[in-house]
Amino acid sequence: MSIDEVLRAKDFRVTRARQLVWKVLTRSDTHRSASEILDEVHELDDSINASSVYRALALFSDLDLVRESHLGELSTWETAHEDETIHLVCEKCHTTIHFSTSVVDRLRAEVQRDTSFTPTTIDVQISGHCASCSPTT
Amino acid sequence: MSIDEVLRAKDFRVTRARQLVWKVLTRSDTHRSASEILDEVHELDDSINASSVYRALALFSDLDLVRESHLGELSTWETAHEDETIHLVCEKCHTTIHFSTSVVDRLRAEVQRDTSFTPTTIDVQISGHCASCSPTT
DNA sequence: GAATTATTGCGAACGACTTGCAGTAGCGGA
DNA sequence: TCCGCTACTGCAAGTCGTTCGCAATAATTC
Repeated sequence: MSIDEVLRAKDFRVTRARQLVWKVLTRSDTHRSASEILDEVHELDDSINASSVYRALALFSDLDLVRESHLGELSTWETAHEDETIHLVCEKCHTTIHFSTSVVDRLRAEVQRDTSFTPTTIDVQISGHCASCSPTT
Repeated sequence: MSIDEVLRAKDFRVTRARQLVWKVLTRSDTHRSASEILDEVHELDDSINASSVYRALALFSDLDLVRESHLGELSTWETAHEDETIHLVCEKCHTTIHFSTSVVDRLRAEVQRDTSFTPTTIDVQISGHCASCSPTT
């Protein structure tokens, strides 16, 4: 189902701003801050206003089409994914690598077993150095 | 070693702003945003300026006395602790429970084994419901 | 193609944080 | 105990990312 169809199905209008924001979000699966998304949208059409980009992101987030993370100094956005995909963020170049692991499930089970807390979402961020920013180089 | 001694040992001056910020940070082990810390400092002495609070937090962070997390919408601060202590944040009452687990070590090992990424710090936040905010009540 | 109204663009406002600078107050030496 | 040096503070202005109100615009319905 295309973004146009999703929007129409929910009685939202299909607009250029929303289409372009979606295009930028889906053309790669990396995290991007709102201003990076804005820059990429402007490369495609610089008549799109910043507020429209923010509003499109907020709408997509309401519709659970994107996930907003507060893992760095800024919020970052990406298309929705499961908890089991966690983030490896390079401290030097800020590249974010996705990493899938069953450890998150184990962690959820452990919390449920050992505490009276009921987890819903689990966010993990690992900071460190990616291969090309290794501290030895 | 008191905060006064730590500061003096590193050739920083012992000032009222730094003492009060430290007092607030250490009097409970919950996460607090900078503005919550500011409010609590102001309860003790409202002549302390906001910039001094920010500067104190930045200094403590440089000295590794506090840990800054970017896991929520705002940065939060708390006294330094190990990666193995993770955070259970209630979605209703925002209480933060600390939970120790070896799962984090396992995660670190897994990343090191399976990727070319070198982790330094691992932050985990679990959102959900605490016992007194259980959805069934 | 016209009417309806959701959405946009604009500019102003906001909140969190930072900065430059002049004045203040820790601290070390006399 | 006072003095001088300068790290630190308070203030006010500035920055940055984001939000808001509102009039204009354009996506949809008929």
